[in-house]
Amino acid sequence: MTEDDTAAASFGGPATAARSMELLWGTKPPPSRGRKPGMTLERIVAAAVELADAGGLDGVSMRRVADRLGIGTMSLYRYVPAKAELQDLMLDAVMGEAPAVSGATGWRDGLERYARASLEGYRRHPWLLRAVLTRGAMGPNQAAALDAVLRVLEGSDLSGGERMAVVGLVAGYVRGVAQQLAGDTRAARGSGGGFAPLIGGHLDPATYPALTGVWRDEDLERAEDPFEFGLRRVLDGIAALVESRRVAT
Amino acid sequence: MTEDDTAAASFGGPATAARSMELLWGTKPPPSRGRKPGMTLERIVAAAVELADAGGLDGVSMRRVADRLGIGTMSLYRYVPAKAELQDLMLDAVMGEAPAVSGATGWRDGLERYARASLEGYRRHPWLLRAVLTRGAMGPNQAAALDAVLRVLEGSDLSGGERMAVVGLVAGYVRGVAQQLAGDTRAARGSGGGFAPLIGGHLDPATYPALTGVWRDEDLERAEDPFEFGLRRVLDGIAALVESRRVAT
DNA sequence: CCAAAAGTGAGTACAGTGTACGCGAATTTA
DNA sequence: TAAATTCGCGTACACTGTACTCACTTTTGG
Repeated sequence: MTEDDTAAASFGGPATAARSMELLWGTKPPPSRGRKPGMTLERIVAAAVELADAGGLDGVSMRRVADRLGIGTMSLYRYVPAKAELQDLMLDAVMGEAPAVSGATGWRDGLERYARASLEGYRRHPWLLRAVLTRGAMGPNQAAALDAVLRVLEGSDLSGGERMAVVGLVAGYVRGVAQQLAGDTRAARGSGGGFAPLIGGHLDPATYPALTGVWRDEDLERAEDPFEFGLRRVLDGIAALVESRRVAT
Repeated sequence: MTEDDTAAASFGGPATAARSMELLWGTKPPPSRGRKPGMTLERIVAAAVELADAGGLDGVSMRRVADRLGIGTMSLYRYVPAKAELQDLMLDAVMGEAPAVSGATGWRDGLERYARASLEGYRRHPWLLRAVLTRGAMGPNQAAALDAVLRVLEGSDLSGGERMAVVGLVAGYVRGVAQQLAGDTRAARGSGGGFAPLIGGHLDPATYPALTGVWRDEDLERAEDPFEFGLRRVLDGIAALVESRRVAT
């Protein structure tokens, strides 16, 4: 499930993602008749987030969320149609906790702030890496963050599509770095913090000359934070684009 | 599990990832005594990959893999210590199927080939997006691919760490785009193929001015493939670095 | 005030998961 | 031929997500 139903119901089915959007955006008027709800969606989502922060995404089960709230497991389904939708809500919830790009002085500064704030978010909630991956619904908080970043680009003469691509580029870069950092549980023999996913005594210099060479190098210098280094590279590329558009106008 | 045990056994425990490395690299000599194995690791991994290609990562269960091979479920555990390790093997297996950067004429051309080949791989095996995420062990095929890309950078005067960062940057970019493409099950009202994760009638122009503005724009132009656009941006950034290093020598 | 209706909370049940344990069968060595 | 060792796998268990059902509250219409 989770990815299959978006793929299977590819042509107009109820497609769980649609229900996610209703939950994320729609505030359907509360019914006038009947018993009052004893729980709120917000509390459920908050509990799930806490659980995920503590024990990873796999630590979040419907039973555990319900137990933590002191209610029956099936009561959760009064507020959330399924677990996948709960994950969407969790994602949007943590998106709303970062101020991100508040007082940026220009597009470059703004993108830098955005990138660093995103990385910090991934560090605080490592499960975001997996949650972002599996589903693709955008909530109001995520939309607000995206809107803020786009506003930062308003000074430039980029087109709409170009701005979107630029933001996607930076966001993708940060996610990549965050994943590498998450994979590094101080990789192998405490060497490079940059890439290094667990290489022990393996790796023959004869068959992997370039790779082993890099390994030796990296031990020697360790000059700069790989995140900032790559970020500068990305922003340089964007700067080249911005420049070209400014001249071409 | 899956992510927790790498985090929990943070200090020198047996840490399932270590066993993955043994499976990926070590070809421990076959025992001379005892019954002959009726199955091979390769066949198991191949079956799991086929299953994942057909039904997504969630379609891969130990029982289903065993059924497809016509053996008992628990027999799998004679070859693979746990499902997580099987995923590592699946990942490395598909890494070995792409020629990737064969006859590149320079670092830029090489990185372009690498990026396009990677994107194609993600398209062929969408489950890679989730598999890459969860675990972090590098097998011989993945090492070979990485080595090939690094070799492409040998013409430049970049340091080892810089080369690693460059490769990580490109790889991260491609993964980001691949994820967006996967999220687009022809997102919402068939508009922009670039970002667009299901925005229906929501999204008030007053509260999200920049975002809604971009939406309108993107419908008008649709000039270029977002992947190639972003890729050029990334490579431009790298080019700037390469240039600076070449001059500084 | 009193049904009727609507909506809530949760217990039970089921199909499915990963895998620990242990036992019989097959194979090689002494 | 007997001992040693390995393989194949049946059984069992804890756990998952969630469909169904029923009793209980609360509000509304008469």
